[in-house]
Amino acid sequence: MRLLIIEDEPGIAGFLKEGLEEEYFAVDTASDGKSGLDLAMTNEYDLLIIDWMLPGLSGIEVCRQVRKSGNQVPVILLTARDTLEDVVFGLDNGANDYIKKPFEFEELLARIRVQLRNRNDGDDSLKAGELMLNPVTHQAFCGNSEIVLTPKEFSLLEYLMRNKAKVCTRSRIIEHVWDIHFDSDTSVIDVYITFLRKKLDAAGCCGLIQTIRGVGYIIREQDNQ
Amino acid sequence: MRLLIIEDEPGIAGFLKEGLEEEYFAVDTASDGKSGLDLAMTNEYDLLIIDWMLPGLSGIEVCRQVRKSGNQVPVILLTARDTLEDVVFGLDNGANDYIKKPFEFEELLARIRVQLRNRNDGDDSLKAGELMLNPVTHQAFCGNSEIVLTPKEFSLLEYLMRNKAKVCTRSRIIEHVWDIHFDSDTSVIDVYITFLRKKLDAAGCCGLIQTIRGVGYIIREQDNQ
DNA sequence: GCAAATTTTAAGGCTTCTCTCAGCTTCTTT
DNA sequence: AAAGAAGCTGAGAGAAGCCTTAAAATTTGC
Repeated sequence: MRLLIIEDEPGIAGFLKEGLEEEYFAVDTASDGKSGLDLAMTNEYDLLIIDWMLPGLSGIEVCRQVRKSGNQVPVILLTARDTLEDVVFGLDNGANDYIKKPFEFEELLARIRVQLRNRNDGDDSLKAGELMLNPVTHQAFCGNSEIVLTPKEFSLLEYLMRNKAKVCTRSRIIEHVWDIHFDSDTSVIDVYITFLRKKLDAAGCCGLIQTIRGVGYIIREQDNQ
Repeated sequence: MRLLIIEDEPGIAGFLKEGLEEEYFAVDTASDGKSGLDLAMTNEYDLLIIDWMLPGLSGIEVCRQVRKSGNQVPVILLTARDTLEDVVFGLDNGANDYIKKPFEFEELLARIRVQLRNRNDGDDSLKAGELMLNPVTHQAFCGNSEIVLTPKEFSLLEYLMRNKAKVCTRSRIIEHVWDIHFDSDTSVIDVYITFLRKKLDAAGCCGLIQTIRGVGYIIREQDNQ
């Protein structure tokens, strides 16, 4: 999952980046409104974390511009201001959530999870057939037996699961899971798909990841009932 | 927009109901967990507002049950508790947002608006008679049975479907689907039309692709009803 | 600092897809 | 009715894309 942090205080930005990367997010950062907006407009993120007070373009303005372009990416606003008008103003200008500094990292994480799960079922865990992923504990299960995955394997599977029933193109996968923004003729994806399939098959979740030739991969619930 | 408020304190419940009705919401109320859950399960709401502390079933428990049933309706949790664990616990158990008592009505309104605006169930699938094409998942269906198509087959069919009821000339097809911009006396199109017809027929979608001799092809809804 | 685990690269093999070609059928015109 | 034009279809060569494996590079943990 790929996040963008727009925050001018290097301390906070660094702290967030580090913490979120430990949680296996792919994190980009920007230190002012303009460059942040640029990044947000030219790349595809799964979530934006934007500080209200930014040099140049304000966080609200960034948020508004992003929305104006039709982009529905979830936005969490980070702020020291907490008067009623501020909260309402922020939410009405496109933010999905609002968190007041100083905040605890755990709470931010929980709120990020909420925003990311909205696309899916409404339960934190991701399910497809027998397979179940728990993004909080970074565990995968097939039925009751745990499947041990490496971090990259988990990230890839998580991305596929969060986009269950949608095609994940190779370029999106390489962007969201590997955070690579340029063309490259690597075959890491193939290799990791092989890894995953091997482990899933061994655990009993067969045929879950399907290839769409020339496009990418997709996870589809088996339609046998 | 139809809301359900589950709140045991009559004062707060009444205040909310009144205020929200002034905002043109249709509001139902329940004063305990069990009856609230009943209502939520048997009716279709656009949003639930649930107090954490309820007699009988707790708000969290109601929230969890609703989710367990597969219902993705947005939930805002109303609470006096505000320790870190509580927030995280609430969000992780299915709530979409969390608002601390005492709150200002304006803020609640703003948060409701956020939850309600997040829904774009854009079903952009293409249909013609029995045939249904989903460009997002790269799947084609005839009724309920899937038709497996190769990338080129899919592209061609997609192009025809997007121009449903319009004639697609050979030169346009070769431009849009094959990206060939010069005259060429290839017969790929014929071949692929054959492929498609074969697969569509096998699946039960007969006669959908019609030939316009000397011009091209067209997909027409069958006019038998 | 070393060993183990993880990630990445590279290459060969294999499957599947694409497109040409040639013969055939259908349609149109005279 | 015949001849030419346009479209249909099956087979097969070549190409593209994907899978797999092994080994190199990097990171992590002790």
